[in-house]
Amino acid sequence: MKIASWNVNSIKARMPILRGWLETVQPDVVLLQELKGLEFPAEELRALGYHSAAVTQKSYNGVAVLSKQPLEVVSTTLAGDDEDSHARFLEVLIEDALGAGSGPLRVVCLYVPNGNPVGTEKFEYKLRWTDRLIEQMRLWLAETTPTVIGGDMNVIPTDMDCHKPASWAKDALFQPEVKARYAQMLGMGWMDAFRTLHPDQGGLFTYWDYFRNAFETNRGIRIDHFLLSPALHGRLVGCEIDRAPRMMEKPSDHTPIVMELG
DNA sequence: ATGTCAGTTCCAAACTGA
Repeated sequence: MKIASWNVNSIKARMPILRGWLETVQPDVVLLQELKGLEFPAEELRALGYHSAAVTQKSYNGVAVLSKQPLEVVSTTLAGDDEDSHARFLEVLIEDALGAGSGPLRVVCLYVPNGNPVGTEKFEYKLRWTDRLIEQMRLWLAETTPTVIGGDMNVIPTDMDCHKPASWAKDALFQPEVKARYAQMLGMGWMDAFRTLHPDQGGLFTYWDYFRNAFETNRGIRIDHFLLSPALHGRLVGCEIDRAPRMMEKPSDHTPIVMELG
């Protein structure tokens, strides 16, 4: 089965590209981030063959999961802070996603806070949010349900994941505290699907600034990730970044990452 | 500081967020 993740930077603005991409690529499951509005085109996506669940808010954030098979929403909020109202988290179950009799697959769609600028409340929120996520990831590992976590994690894991480390040194996505938390997730047993299959290939990114011809000159960063629980490590068949949607008219600043599980 | 795009708002130039 094919599962993709894409920060669309407004579902409304990206629907023309998303529609064509779904028809061409035909992923079984799609995780979307940065919907940027209360409206969600569930009926239009249903007509394209996808069930969906979405968590939206006005103007900002917003996450959704699309699935060719029916999905069951488990949670629309990340545990650990009742005051947190951002639409950044969606946990669903998809029955038999890995084939008949395979049981439920847990799919978690994330839009981790950006955290810029460093030294502000926004950065503190990013760290606290990530710590809450790590606690939840610990609980998932203690259960038997195989789990895929995917989304815009807003972390550049290593120097290899950006065109030029020096130019990201002051950015929230590249701070030691942020990279350490991502490394902690890997240390707990979560597998970075893309990096596992491409262990020493630099220059492979999922995001490029809109300005200064960043895409054309490949000055980008790898911040959209898939993490696999141990039960799924042996099922990882492929994981690629699809640059095609970033080359189209009116693109998102992110492009999809597509993973194959067997 | 700059660059660009999307959403929002005293409806349209200026803001916020990324």
